[in-house]
Amino acid sequence: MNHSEDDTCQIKYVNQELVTALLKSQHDNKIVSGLAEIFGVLADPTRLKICMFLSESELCVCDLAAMLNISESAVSHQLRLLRSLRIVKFRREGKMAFYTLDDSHVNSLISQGLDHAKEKSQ
Amino acid sequence: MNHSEDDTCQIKYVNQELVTALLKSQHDNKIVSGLAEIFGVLADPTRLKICMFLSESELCVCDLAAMLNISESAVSHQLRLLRSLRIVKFRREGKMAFYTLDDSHVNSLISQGLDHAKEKSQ
DNA sequence: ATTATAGTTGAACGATTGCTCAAGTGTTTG
DNA sequence: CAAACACTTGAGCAATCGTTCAACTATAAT
Repeated sequence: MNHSEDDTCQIKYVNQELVTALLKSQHDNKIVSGLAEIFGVLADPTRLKICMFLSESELCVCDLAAMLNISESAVSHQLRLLRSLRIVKFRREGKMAFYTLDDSHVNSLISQGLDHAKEKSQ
Repeated sequence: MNHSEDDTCQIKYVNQELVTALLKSQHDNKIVSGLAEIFGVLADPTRLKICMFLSESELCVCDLAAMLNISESAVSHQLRLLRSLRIVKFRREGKMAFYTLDDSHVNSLISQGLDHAKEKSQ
Protein backbone atom coordinates (compact mmCIF):
# COMPACT_ATOMS: atom_id res chain seq x y z
CA MET A 1 0.00 0.00 0.00
CA ASN A 2 1.59 3.26 -1.11
CA HIS A 3 0.83 6.68 0.31
CA SER A 4 -0.08 8.59 -2.84
CA GLU A 5 -0.22 12.36 -3.18
CA ASP A 6 -3.97 12.54 -2.49
CA ASP A 7 -3.91 10.60 0.75
CA THR A 8 -6.21 12.92 2.68
CA CYS A 9 -7.13 10.47 5.41
CA GLN A 10 -4.30 11.70 7.57
CA ILE A 11 -5.60 14.67 9.51
CA LYS A 12 -2.98 17.31 10.20
CA TYR A 13 -3.67 19.44 13.22
CA VAL A 14 -1.84 22.71 13.69
CA ASN A 15 -1.37 21.82 17.32
CA GLN A 16 -1.71 18.05 17.52
CA GLU A 17 -0.92 17.68 21.22
CA LEU A 18 -3.35 20.36 22.40
CA VAL A 19 -6.13 19.14 20.14
CA THR A 20 -5.71 15.53 21.24
CA ALA A 21 -5.82 16.54 24.89
CA LEU A 22 -8.93 18.66 24.40
CA LEU A 23 -10.70 15.90 22.48
CA LYS A 24 -9.83 13.43 25.21
CA SER A 25 -11.06 15.63 28.06
CA GLN A 26 -14.26 16.61 26.23
CA HIS A 27 -17.59 15.60 27.71
CA ASP A 28 -19.59 12.64 26.44
CA ASN A 29 -21.60 13.50 23.33
CA LYS A 30 -24.86 12.59 25.08
CA ILE A 31 -24.18 15.15 27.77
CA VAL A 32 -23.32 17.85 25.25
CA SER A 33 -26.51 17.06 23.32
CA GLY A 34 -28.54 17.25 26.51
CA LEU A 35 -26.88 20.53 27.33
CA ALA A 36 -27.70 21.96 23.89
CA GLU A 37 -31.26 20.71 24.31
CA ILE A 38 -31.87 22.52 27.56
CA PHE A 39 -30.42 25.73 26.11
CA GLY A 40 -32.69 25.19 23.11
CA VAL A 41 -35.73 25.11 25.35
CA LEU A 42 -34.82 28.53 26.71
CA ALA A 43 -33.86 29.94 23.32
CA ASP A 44 -37.43 30.74 22.30
CA PRO A 45 -38.93 33.89 23.89
CA THR A 46 -42.35 32.27 24.29
CA ARG A 47 -41.01 29.21 26.10
CA LEU A 48 -38.60 31.34 28.10
CA LYS A 49 -41.44 33.58 29.30
CA ILE A 50 -43.56 30.55 30.12
CA CYS A 51 -40.74 29.19 32.27
CA MET A 52 -40.19 32.55 33.92
CA PHE A 53 -43.88 32.99 34.73
CA LEU A 54 -44.24 29.42 35.97
CA SER A 55 -41.23 29.83 38.22
CA GLU A 56 -43.16 32.61 39.97
CA SER A 57 -46.55 30.99 40.20
CA GLU A 58 -48.85 28.18 39.18
CA LEU A 59 -50.84 29.18 36.08
CA CYS A 60 -53.49 27.74 33.79
CA VAL A 61 -53.21 27.57 29.99
CA CYS A 62 -55.66 30.36 29.28
CA ASP A 63 -53.91 32.80 31.64
CA LEU A 64 -50.58 32.03 29.98
CA ALA A 65 -52.17 32.56 26.56
CA ALA A 66 -53.59 35.92 27.65
CA MET A 67 -50.30 37.00 29.24
CA LEU A 68 -48.26 36.05 26.19
CA ASN A 69 -50.91 37.28 23.76
CA ILE A 70 -50.90 34.07 21.71
CA SER A 71 -53.46 31.31 21.18
CA GLU A 72 -54.11 28.62 23.77
CA SER A 73 -53.12 26.13 21.09
CA ALA A 74 -49.68 27.68 20.75
CA VAL A 75 -49.25 27.63 24.54
CA SER A 76 -50.41 24.04 24.72
CA HIS A 77 -47.93 22.96 22.06
CA GLN A 78 -45.08 24.57 23.99
CA LEU A 79 -46.27 23.10 27.27
CA ARG A 80 -46.33 19.66 25.70
CA LEU A 81 -42.68 20.07 24.76
CA LEU A 82 -41.81 21.33 28.24
CA ARG A 83 -43.75 18.44 29.77
CA SER A 84 -41.93 15.86 27.65
CA LEU A 85 -38.62 17.20 28.94
CA ARG A 86 -39.92 17.20 32.53
CA ILE A 87 -39.37 20.94 32.80
CA VAL A 88 -42.97 21.63 33.81
CA LYS A 89 -45.61 19.55 35.52
CA PHE A 90 -49.35 20.08 35.80
CA ARG A 91 -52.33 19.40 37.97
CA ARG A 92 -55.88 18.94 36.71
CA GLU A 93 -58.73 20.74 38.40
CA GLY A 94 -62.01 20.20 36.60
CA LYS A 95 -61.68 21.52 33.07
CA MET A 96 -58.52 23.40 33.85
CA ALA A 97 -54.86 22.46 33.93
CA PHE A 98 -52.52 24.29 36.28
CA TYR A 99 -48.87 24.24 35.35
CA THR A 100 -45.75 24.83 37.44
CA LEU A 101 -42.02 24.65 36.83
CA ASP A 102 -40.63 21.23 37.72
CA ASP A 103 -36.91 21.82 37.26
CA SER A 104 -34.92 24.03 39.62
CA HIS A 105 -31.88 23.90 37.34
CA VAL A 106 -33.85 25.74 34.67
CA ASN A 107 -34.71 28.41 37.16
CA SER A 108 -31.09 28.98 38.13
CA LEU A 109 -29.99 28.98 34.49
CA ILE A 110 -32.49 31.76 33.81
CA SER A 111 -31.32 33.73 36.86
CA GLN A 112 -27.71 33.44 35.81
CA GLY A 113 -28.54 34.24 32.20
CA LEU A 114 -30.38 37.36 33.33
CA ASP A 115 -27.18 38.75 34.83
CA HIS A 116 -25.59 38.35 31.42
CA ALA A 117 -28.54 39.84 29.53
CA LYS A 118 -28.79 42.83 31.85
CA GLU A 119 -25.11 43.61 31.51
CA LYS A 120 -25.17 43.32 27.71
CA SER A 121 -28.24 45.52 27.40
CA GLN A 122 -26.46 48.44 29.02
CA MET B 1 -70.99 52.22 21.32
CA ASN B 2 -72.70 49.11 22.64
CA HIS B 3 -71.01 46.04 24.03
CA SER B 4 -72.43 43.35 21.73
CA GLU B 5 -72.28 39.61 22.33
CA ASP B 6 -69.08 39.11 20.30
CA ASP B 7 -67.06 41.75 22.08
CA THR B 8 -63.91 39.72 22.47
CA CYS B 9 -61.64 42.64 23.22
CA GLN B 10 -62.20 42.22 26.89
CA ILE B 11 -59.68 39.71 28.14
CA LYS B 12 -60.90 37.60 31.02
CA TYR B 13 -58.19 36.19 33.19
CA VAL B 14 -58.92 33.30 35.49
CA ASN B 15 -56.85 35.00 38.14
CA GLN B 16 -56.79 38.69 37.24
CA GLU B 17 -54.86 39.92 40.26
CA LEU B 18 -52.07 37.36 39.99
CA VAL B 19 -51.73 37.82 36.24
CA THR B 20 -51.59 41.60 36.52
CA ALA B 21 -48.91 41.41 39.19
CA LEU B 22 -46.83 38.96 37.17
CA LEU B 23 -47.11 41.08 34.03
CA LYS B 24 -46.09 44.15 35.96
CA SER B 25 -43.03 42.53 37.56
CA GLN B 26 -41.90 40.91 34.33
CA HIS B 27 -38.55 41.92 32.84
CA ASP B 28 -38.25 44.37 29.95
CA ASN B 29 -38.84 42.69 26.60
CA LYS B 30 -35.37 43.66 25.38
CA ILE B 31 -33.81 41.82 28.29
CA VAL B 32 -35.91 38.72 27.69
CA SER B 33 -35.00 38.79 23.99
CA GLY B 34 -31.32 39.11 24.85
CA LEU B 35 -31.68 36.25 27.27
CA ALA B 36 -33.32 34.05 24.63
CA GLU B 37 -30.58 35.05 22.20
CA ILE B 38 -27.73 33.92 24.43
CA PHE B 39 -29.50 30.62 25.13
CA GLY B 40 -29.97 30.29 21.36
CA VAL B 41 -26.24 30.59 20.80
CA LEU B 42 -25.67 27.64 23.13
CA ALA B 43 -28.57 25.61 21.72
CA ASP B 44 -26.62 24.28 18.76
CA PRO B 45 -24.16 21.43 19.51
CA THR B 46 -21.55 22.80 17.09
CA ARG B 47 -21.56 26.29 18.61
CA LEU B 48 -21.73 24.86 22.12
CA LYS B 49 -18.67 22.69 21.50
CA ILE B 50 -16.83 25.63 19.93
CA CYS B 51 -17.51 27.68 23.06
CA MET B 52 -16.49 24.80 25.32
CA PHE B 53 -13.23 24.21 23.44
CA LEU B 54 -12.42 27.92 23.27
CA SER B 55 -13.01 28.27 27.00
CA GLU B 56 -10.18 25.78 27.50
CA SER B 57 -7.71 27.09 24.97
CA GLU B 58 -6.99 29.41 22.07
CA LEU B 59 -7.61 27.58 18.76
CA CYS B 60 -7.38 28.24 15.04
CA VAL B 61 -10.21 27.63 12.58
CA CYS B 62 -8.70 24.53 10.99
CA ASP B 63 -8.13 22.81 14.35
CA LEU B 64 -11.72 23.51 15.33
CA ALA B 65 -12.90 22.14 11.98
CA ALA B 66 -10.85 18.97 12.49
CA MET B 67 -12.04 18.55 16.07
CA LEU B 68 -15.69 19.01 15.14
CA ASN B 69 -15.35 17.06 11.91
CA ILE B 70 -17.03 19.75 9.82
CA SER B 71 -15.75 22.08 7.11
CA GLU B 72 -13.73 25.20 7.88
CA SER B 73 -16.49 27.13 6.18
CA ALA B 74 -19.09 25.86 8.64
CA VAL B 75 -16.81 26.74 11.54
CA SER B 76 -16.14 30.17 10.08
CA HIS B 77 -19.86 30.88 9.71
CA GLN B 78 -20.45 29.97 13.34
CA LEU B 79 -17.45 32.00 14.48
CA ARG B 80 -18.79 35.02 12.62
CA LEU B 81 -22.04 34.72 14.54
CA LEU B 82 -20.19 34.32 17.83
CA ARG B 83 -17.98 37.27 16.93
CA SER B 84 -20.97 39.50 16.15
CA LEU B 85 -22.35 38.78 19.62
CA ARG B 86 -18.93 39.43 21.19
CA ILE B 87 -18.83 35.91 22.59
CA VAL B 88 -15.48 35.13 20.96
CA LYS B 89 -12.56 37.29 19.88
CA PHE B 90 -9.63 36.48 17.62
CA ARG B 91 -6.04 37.35 16.92
CA ARG B 92 -4.36 37.16 13.51
CA GLU B 93 -0.97 35.51 13.15
CA GLY B 94 0.13 35.35 9.54
CA LYS B 95 -2.47 33.37 7.60
CA MET B 96 -4.08 32.00 10.71
CA ALA B 97 -6.75 33.29 13.06
CA PHE B 98 -6.66 32.22 16.68
CA TYR B 99 -9.95 32.40 18.54
CA THR B 100 -10.72 32.55 22.25
CA LEU B 101 -13.83 32.93 24.36
CA ASP B 102 -14.53 36.56 25.19
CA ASP B 103 -17.49 36.22 27.56
CA SER B 104 -17.12 34.80 31.04
CA HIS B 105 -20.90 34.69 31.51
CA VAL B 106 -21.15 32.15 28.71
CA ASN B 107 -18.57 30.01 30.43
CA SER B 108 -20.48 30.00 33.71
CA LEU B 109 -23.78 29.31 31.93
CA ILE B 110 -22.20 26.24 30.36
CA SER B 111 -20.78 25.09 33.70
CA GLN B 112 -24.12 25.47 35.40
CA GLY B 113 -25.94 23.83 32.48
CA LEU B 114 -23.57 20.88 32.69
CA ASP B 115 -24.74 20.13 36.21
CA HIS B 116 -28.27 19.93 34.84
CA ALA B 117 -27.28 17.80 31.83
CA LYS B 118 -25.23 15.37 33.91
CA GLU B 119 -28.08 14.87 36.36
CA LYS B 120 -30.68 14.33 33.62
CA SER B 121 -28.45 11.84 31.77
CA GLN B 122 -28.37 9.51 34.75
C1' DA C 1 4.72 36.43 -10.38
C1' DT C 2 2.75 32.00 -9.37
C1' DT C 3 1.15 28.71 -6.21
C1' DA C 4 -0.40 27.13 -1.83
C1' DT C 5 -2.49 27.91 2.48
C1' DA C 6 -5.97 29.83 6.01
C1' DG C 7 -9.87 31.84 6.35
C1' DT C 8 -14.21 34.46 4.88
C1' DT C 9 -18.33 35.16 2.43
C1' DG C 10 -22.89 34.72 -0.27
C1' DA C 11 -26.10 31.72 -2.35
C1' DA C 12 -28.70 27.71 -2.11
C1' DC C 13 -30.34 23.57 -0.03
C1' DG C 14 -32.81 20.56 3.12
C1' DA C 15 -34.24 20.26 7.86
C1' DT C 16 -36.26 22.14 11.75
C1' DT C 17 -39.16 25.43 14.26
C1' DG C 18 -43.26 27.90 15.98
C1' DC C 19 -47.39 29.31 14.68
C1' DT C 20 -52.41 28.88 13.00
C1' DC C 21 -56.37 26.36 11.89
C1' DA C 22 -59.61 22.80 12.39
C1' DA C 23 -60.96 18.88 14.69
C1' DG C 24 -60.64 16.33 18.64
C1' DT C 25 -60.56 15.15 23.97
C1' DG C 26 -62.81 15.29 28.50
C1' DT C 27 -65.30 17.89 32.03
C1' DT C 28 -69.03 20.72 33.62
C1' DT C 29 -73.28 23.17 33.29
C1' DG C 30 -78.19 23.83 31.81
C1' DC D 1 -79.22 14.78 26.63
C1' DA D 2 -76.86 19.04 24.36
C1' DA D 3 -74.06 23.10 24.75
C1' DA D 4 -70.16 25.46 26.64
C1' DC D 5 -65.65 25.42 28.23
C1' DA D 6 -60.52 24.38 28.89
C1' DC D 7 -57.34 22.23 26.77
C1' DT D 8 -54.95 19.00 23.35
C1' DT D 9 -53.57 17.35 19.01
C1' DG D 10 -52.21 16.72 13.94
C1' DA D 11 -51.61 18.86 9.60
C1' DG D 12 -49.90 22.49 7.06
C1' DC D 13 -47.25 26.60 6.22
C1' DA D 14 -43.92 30.43 6.40
C1' DA D 15 -39.73 31.60 8.50
C1' DT D 16 -35.44 30.45 10.34
C1' DC D 17 -31.30 27.56 10.79
C1' DG D 18 -26.95 25.00 9.80
C1' DT D 19 -24.60 23.13 6.38
C1' DT D 20 -22.24 22.68 1.80
C1' DC D 21 -20.40 24.55 -2.33
C1' DA D 22 -18.01 27.80 -5.03
C1' DA D 23 -15.87 32.04 -5.28
C1' DC D 24 -13.32 35.23 -2.91
C1' DT D 25 -9.44 37.86 0.06
C1' DA D 26 -5.10 37.90 2.22
C1' DT D 27 -0.81 36.14 3.64
C1' DA D 28 3.29 33.09 2.87
C1' DA D 29 6.37 30.30 0.30
C1' DT D 30 8.75 28.98 -4.15
